Amino acid sequence: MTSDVTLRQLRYFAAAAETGQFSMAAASVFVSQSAITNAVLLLEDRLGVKLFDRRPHGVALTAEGHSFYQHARHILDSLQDALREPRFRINDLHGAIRIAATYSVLGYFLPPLFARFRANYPDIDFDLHDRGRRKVEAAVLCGEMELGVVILSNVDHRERFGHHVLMRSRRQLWAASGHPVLEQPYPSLADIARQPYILLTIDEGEESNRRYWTDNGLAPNVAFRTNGMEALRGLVAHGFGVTILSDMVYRPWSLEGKKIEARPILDAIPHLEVGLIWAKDATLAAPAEALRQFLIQACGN
Amino acid sequence: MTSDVTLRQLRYFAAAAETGQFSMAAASVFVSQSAITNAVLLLEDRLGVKLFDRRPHGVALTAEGHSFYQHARHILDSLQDALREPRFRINDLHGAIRIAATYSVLGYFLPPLFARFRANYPDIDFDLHDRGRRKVEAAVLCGEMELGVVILSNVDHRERFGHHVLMRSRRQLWAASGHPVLEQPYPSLADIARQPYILLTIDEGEESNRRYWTDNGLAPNVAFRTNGMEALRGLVAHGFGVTILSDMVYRPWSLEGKKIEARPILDAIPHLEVGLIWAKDATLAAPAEALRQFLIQACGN
DNA sequence: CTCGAGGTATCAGAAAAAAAGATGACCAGC
DNA sequence: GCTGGTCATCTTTTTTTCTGATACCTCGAG
Repeated sequence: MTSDVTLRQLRYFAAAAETGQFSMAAASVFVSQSAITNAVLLLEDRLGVKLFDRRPHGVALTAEGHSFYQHARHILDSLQDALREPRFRINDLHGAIRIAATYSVLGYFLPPLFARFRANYPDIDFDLHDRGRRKVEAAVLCGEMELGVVILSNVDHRERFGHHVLMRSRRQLWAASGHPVLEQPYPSLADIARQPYILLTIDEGEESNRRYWTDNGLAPNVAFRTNGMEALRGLVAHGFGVTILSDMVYRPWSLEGKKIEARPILDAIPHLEVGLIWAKDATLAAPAEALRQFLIQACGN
Repeated sequence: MTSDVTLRQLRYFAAAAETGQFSMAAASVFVSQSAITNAVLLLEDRLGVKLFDRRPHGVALTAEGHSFYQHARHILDSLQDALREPRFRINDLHGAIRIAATYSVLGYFLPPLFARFRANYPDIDFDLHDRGRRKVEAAVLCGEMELGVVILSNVDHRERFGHHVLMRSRRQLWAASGHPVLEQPYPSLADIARQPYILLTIDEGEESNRRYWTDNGLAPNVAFRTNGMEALRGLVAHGFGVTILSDMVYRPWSLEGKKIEARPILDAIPHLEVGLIWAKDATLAAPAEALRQFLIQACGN
């Protein structure tokens, strides 16, 4: 009858969700574009809901698609954990890891990874600090912290550290659904410059923002500044302005019919890079080394 | 290279783990026995560990197999949850469910199910009570509790209730690894009667025990009684005696090289049945009804 | 307005994966 | 020994999945 869902379908769907294009997803998992299309169509058929809105330059997750993506991601991660475990029975490591991360990374990226790490190494504790990027860098360089997780694209002279990119996250336009800027289906930076802009000030949002605006010879029309994610979501959802943020911090938002939509931007905006840094020539203690390897592997696909 | 793990393999593996026989697993998922064999061999190859010990009358999970089974079960459950969600967007139910369960059911069976239910219906609270079976029955009959979860095989006149079997769990012999009773690879009740027996007294263990012993015209040689699962595990692992318990409460146990092994028993021992009961002619409030349907579906495979 | 460059959907044939079914080897109990 | 059960192995058949060509859509440039 309705044939069973396969892991392959979930993998392809996740790739599509992450890249925002079936064709790019196909490249990222080394199959043809029609294989992706097929897998997604089968899933949509099986679930009875549309997972993506098809748009001229790619696809965008629907609300149901976003929810299903969370599930799919969880399943794929669980599988990865299941496959990792039987080999290494060295999960009797114990001790503490001194690690520092910047605010948004700690808030949006690390917790699920830490939970998974804990399941594998229950006796390792975290000595965890959240700080600004410069302080994280300094603490890692001087040895106070063994590892740091930061927005690598903000780090200058990253070659001062041992480093590894854990995740790239696309930056998109966020606007209230129905907002006029969404009428032209492929908004450019120039379009966005005309709108009131809400600037997130945590984790050097101002600096990275300035970087891609000035690269394009434009400037945003900043109406509000905030360092609160939730405040920002509320402002955007109610149409007080738009913003550009990475998928990492995107959550569907809705209250009383207000919704936030995310759209790719015509101009080339650099992706956000989250990465791990450590002191270049120090050897890490075993627990920290285990975490380093775990993070690199867990983010590997 | 090493081909990817598929959900099908996990399903077949789980079926094998649950039935203890490839051929029976094959029947339970309506495929041929060689399909099961193949799936398990592929998994073992991919993981690099043996998942089952092959025994003359079936298979038994190895320690690694048991661990992998937990993961597999989790993945399959997660998938089930992922597939359930998109349909019903009525998860805005709220209120409380008055539910009672017996001790072992509450300790070993319900928590993961409740966690999954909560993920779907975050605004439903549990008003949860643990009691002996008779008190659960009485509370359900008089309407104090909406639902009860009990060991159904202990309930007489189950037709007094609306009821549904949620799970059947095989009863096996537990003994310390290396225990002499394990030398004959298919121990019978008569063999077990010769060994010191440890009797678990929670949830009418004595009664259900007596039932299958007397059915076979035998009696166990009871050396200890305890109502503590952990105490029982310790006693068994250290060779103070053996016991017969259901897979539901089995956990691999090891400390200082002591281990517990579980073995099928030659004689026919009735399976443990965990089931849901509710007042026959009352209509359930919406939250309780949602839980009832959820439990029935979640235990459906 | 037309065209080209990007996207996704569809289709038929080729390739790969999985299932079945027959067979063999093994073990326990009679 | 024989018998009835197990799982493993093999070959053939069936099903699923992939590919590659093509159709079709939308956008933006000339």
